[in-house]
Amino acid sequence: MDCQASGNMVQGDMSEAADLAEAPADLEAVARGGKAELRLWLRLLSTTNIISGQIRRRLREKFDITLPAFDLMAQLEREPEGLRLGELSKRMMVTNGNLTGLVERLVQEGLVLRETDAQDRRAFIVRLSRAGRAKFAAYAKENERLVLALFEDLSPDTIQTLMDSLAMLKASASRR
Amino acid sequence: MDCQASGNMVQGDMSEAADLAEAPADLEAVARGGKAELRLWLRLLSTTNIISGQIRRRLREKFDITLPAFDLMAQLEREPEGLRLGELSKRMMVTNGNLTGLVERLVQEGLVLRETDAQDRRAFIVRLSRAGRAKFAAYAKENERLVLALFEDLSPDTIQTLMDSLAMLKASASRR
DNA sequence: ACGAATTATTTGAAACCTAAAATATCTAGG
DNA sequence: CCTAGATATTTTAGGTTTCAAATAATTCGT
Repeated sequence: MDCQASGNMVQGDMSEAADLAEAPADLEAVARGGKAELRLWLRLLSTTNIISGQIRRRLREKFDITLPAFDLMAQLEREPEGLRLGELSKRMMVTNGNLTGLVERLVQEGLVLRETDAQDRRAFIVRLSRAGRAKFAAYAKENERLVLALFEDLSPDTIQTLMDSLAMLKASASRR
Repeated sequence: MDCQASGNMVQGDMSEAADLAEAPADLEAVARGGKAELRLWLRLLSTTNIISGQIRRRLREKFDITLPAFDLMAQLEREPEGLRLGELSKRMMVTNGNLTGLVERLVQEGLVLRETDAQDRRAFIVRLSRAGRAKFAAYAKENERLVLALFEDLSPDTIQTLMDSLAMLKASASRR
């Protein structure tokens, strides 16, 4: 019963970690000697967290925007007509109540519009404002630049392999 | 400037999503037509989130334990002598201040011990209590069962491929 | 139409997270 | 010794997250 650890970490500060080469010191180390699936899961998790941490940090430094806000705008960007909150929460894979505050903040900043649905008075439609659309373009450009940089060492072949294998894994995990 | 979205989602409620087959409705859909790296990143992210969401949910249902708490215990389990908070935060890849409350809760529950370091009065050493060690064994067993189930459809070959490709990606992303 | 389920969203409690500032302690240089 | 800087942790402020319960509006069976 060695080799465990599961989930939910996000890139930390790491600002003054001069001795990282000496001590790997990340979650993955916990999996030494474990079952292959466990080790793979830990590697998947730490890889994802390193990447999302870098993106989060740099988007914040450059634009002072949070990742959830960026994700929300990314969803709205491709739906000019707007989306209902429920649909948005499904797409973002977060719970419904979660969006209330996030949308509220973005409305305050003038980046998204929130209007009642004429057909269904329970529902709200949120969509990008003109300003939101303009800002998002800048965010997205930087995001793309970052992702390309982080993935730079991967050959097209490796990328394709990862796409395929992850599709399998995703299907496997979704089935249960 | 299509195809964007970046990061930080976690498996949502999804409890009453009967129509998921009809509408894929997840972040990945945003990437249609984008650069391969962007699409891969979204797939990586959604796959990780689906898996960690399932593990989180089931650990909570079965043991009422959170993922961060489980991770913390997993780190301590392999360090019988205990760890300093700073070392723990490095390994868990979370910021330092983050652990204060988490450790506090686990101490309250009697699962971990927190004692001052005799050599360095700034530091604290945390380690698993006897009860914590026992409980963690049960958590870990269930976690392993879950991961194996979620990864069930993956061939040993695919697992190895993923391990290798993710190692490359992790190295690439860590370098920047 | 009426009332019962259903659906859309909000609210509230508790936990988690970062980043930056504050506190306390240790270590070295002079 | 004593002060400057480094280190370990906590605190504070601002968000994010889940889950469960509450509110409000729609739909459907009868």
